[in-house]
Amino acid sequence: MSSSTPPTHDPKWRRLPEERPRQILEAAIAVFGEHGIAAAKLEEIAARAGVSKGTIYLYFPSKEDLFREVIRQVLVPRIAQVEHELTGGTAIEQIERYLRVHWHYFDRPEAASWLRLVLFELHKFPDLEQFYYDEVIALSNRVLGDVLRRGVASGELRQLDPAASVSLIKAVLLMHVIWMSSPAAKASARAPQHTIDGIVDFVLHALRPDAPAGVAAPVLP
Amino acid sequence: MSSSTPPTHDPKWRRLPEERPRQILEAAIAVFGEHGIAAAKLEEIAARAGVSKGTIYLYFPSKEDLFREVIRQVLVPRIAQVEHELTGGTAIEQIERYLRVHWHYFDRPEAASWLRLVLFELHKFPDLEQFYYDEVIALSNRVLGDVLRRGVASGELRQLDPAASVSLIKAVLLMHVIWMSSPAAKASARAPQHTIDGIVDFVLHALRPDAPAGVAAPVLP
DNA sequence: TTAGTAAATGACTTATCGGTCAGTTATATA
DNA sequence: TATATAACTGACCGATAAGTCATTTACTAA
Repeated sequence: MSSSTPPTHDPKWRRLPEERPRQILEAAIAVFGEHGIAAAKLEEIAARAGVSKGTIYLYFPSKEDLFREVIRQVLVPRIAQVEHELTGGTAIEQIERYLRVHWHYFDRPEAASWLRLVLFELHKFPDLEQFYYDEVIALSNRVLGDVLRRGVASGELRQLDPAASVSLIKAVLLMHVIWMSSPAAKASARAPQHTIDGIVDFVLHALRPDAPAGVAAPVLP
Repeated sequence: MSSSTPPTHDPKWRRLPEERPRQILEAAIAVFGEHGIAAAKLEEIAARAGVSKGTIYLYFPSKEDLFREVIRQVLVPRIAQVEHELTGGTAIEQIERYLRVHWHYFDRPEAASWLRLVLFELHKFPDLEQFYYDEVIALSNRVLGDVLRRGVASGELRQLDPAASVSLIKAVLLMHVIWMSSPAAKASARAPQHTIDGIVDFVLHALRPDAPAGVAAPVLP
């Protein structure tokens, strides 16, 4: 047509070697979350990242390695960050805050999907599971365990095994996250707000001292 | 060699139309349990059942229907049976028995694998999930819910929402079954016996009445 | 302007697996 | 023993998706 057309061609694609890994990882966390490891398609990840399938292989050797990097570079930091939103207050207050902060964090469907995936599909990759355990679970357990130890020492909580209690508390919380995230559960469900209130009530009752006649622990309103 | 060989040929296979469905279902529950729905291979199910892949299709229209029948004919009766091992005693005793009986039931790796599968993969088959909910979960919830209602009425337990408490109790139990069944967890694990003792202690503390004389305000919906 | 090359593409290869069916074998019955 | 047929087999088909690579395109620097 007109010879005034500038020499620029609207390139079909651009060279962005610095940004590709991040773009791919971001797309991958979404797709893995939605479909799980096995059912996630590289074509879909590529499409969402705005690249072709071949490009993924320029940066990640295989689907499994891509998954590894998603955990390492995206998931671990994201979860570790949540663990640090809790400081200050009595042990009871911190436990309640722990429950509510995590409940709120897992309220996003994406987070719940990943929890599902970690709990139920990760065991097929034992080394990854170990890595995840060391980096995420152990940290998280330490944080909550310390709170419990302090509470026991101060008499705010009854005499209990902190490590075991961490598991018990998390079990209640995480299982309800799973249940609330399933559409079927939502049919028969009460409101999420009501659910977390019930969890907090249940857990705190389980942890408080027996309060036999003598020293009735002051129950705050 | 010898011409005394009887005319019988050691048939390569036998006609057993009455037994095939059971054989196939038994093989299927094992393979589905080990690999999940998607990763279970019909060839493997066929091999374990001692038949060829084609034979499966003489009795079941598709892999998904086979899975349905496994739930219907194998899993539901097996679980329903467990629910009935608990009768008699105080509410507290029944709850403790409920926890220990189920803990023992899920001690077999096969049972834990199926729990995983139900929690993680069943949501991809909404009608199946509904079916499972109606046949298994609802029954189980009713049984335990009745125990709680009785306990509340008699004052053995504190004022609580029975339906919500059923979820809370099951959450603790089931999540620990999952965790105990994962090899990674076993590394850092205490003994199963110790774990179930901790669960019982935790749950019973959460359910017992507040000791202090004053009227601790129960939260009722 | 023009090689030179790094980045990116997408058609292709390969493997897997659910599902089909023409052919084979066992067994009942005549 | 001969015939009919129900039960069963396993080679095959088609769809899907991970992974490869010859080719194309964007960019750089001489």
